[in-house]
Amino acid sequence: MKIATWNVNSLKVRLPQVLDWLAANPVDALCLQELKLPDDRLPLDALREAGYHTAAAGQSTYNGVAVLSRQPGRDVLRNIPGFDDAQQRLLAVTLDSPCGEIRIISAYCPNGQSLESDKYPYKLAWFAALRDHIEQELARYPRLALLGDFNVAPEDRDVHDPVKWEGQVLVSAPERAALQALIDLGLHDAFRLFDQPEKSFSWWDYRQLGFRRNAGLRIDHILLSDALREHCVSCAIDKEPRRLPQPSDHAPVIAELGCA
DNA sequence: ATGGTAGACATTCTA
Repeated sequence: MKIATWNVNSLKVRLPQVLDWLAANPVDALCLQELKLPDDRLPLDALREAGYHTAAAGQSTYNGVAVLSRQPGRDVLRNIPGFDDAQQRLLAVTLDSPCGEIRIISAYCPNGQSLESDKYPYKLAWFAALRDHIEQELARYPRLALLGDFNVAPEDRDVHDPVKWEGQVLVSAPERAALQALIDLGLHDAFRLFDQPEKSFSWWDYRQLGFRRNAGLRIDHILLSDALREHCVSCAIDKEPRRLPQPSDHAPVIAELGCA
């Protein structure tokens, strides 16, 4: 079973790339972020013709998350229960696999903008609410994968220039602590289960030739519960879509679970 | 210290 995550920065613009990518990478589930489309404008027909069911929490202009899957997802949950939020940032589905049912969750964590912004405390509050929610989800679904754009680079090796970025948003100690609190529930960064090239990143700023200079951050992650970690046989970032004309600023991340 | 690019919407906000 293969699962993946991709912040597409507008599904409207990136739909052809998503369809091409799925044809070349026929994963069982693809979590998407930054759809920037309301529910009634999602390209459900095109995705169905490509062989995928769509469960989504859409939103016009900003945010919006989805899980595309070969089999229809069930027990669809939108947003974080009890966390009052107009921004569509979380979507969970349950899928069947040979090792039992798996909870797949697509997350678009807040960016935070800067440490001085009012979006920064919102980001930390969102992470705290996510932590409490995932704790409950883990109790019900021991085989759980949380995939998405976390907008946090966990360690300095996930940052192209740690000195320049020190203390900045996406890297600051409170954000890293918030991500670690989530991981401390019993999750594992699938990417770091394996040897990886140095300077591996998943996001590069559109500005200042960020991709060409590999001036990036690793902020897109696949977090696996203990029960899934033992089945994970690979995890990689696919930089190819970032090389295309009119790319998303993020690259997909794929993990393979040996239970299928 | 500033602005650089991209997307959506409407000329500014978010990332």
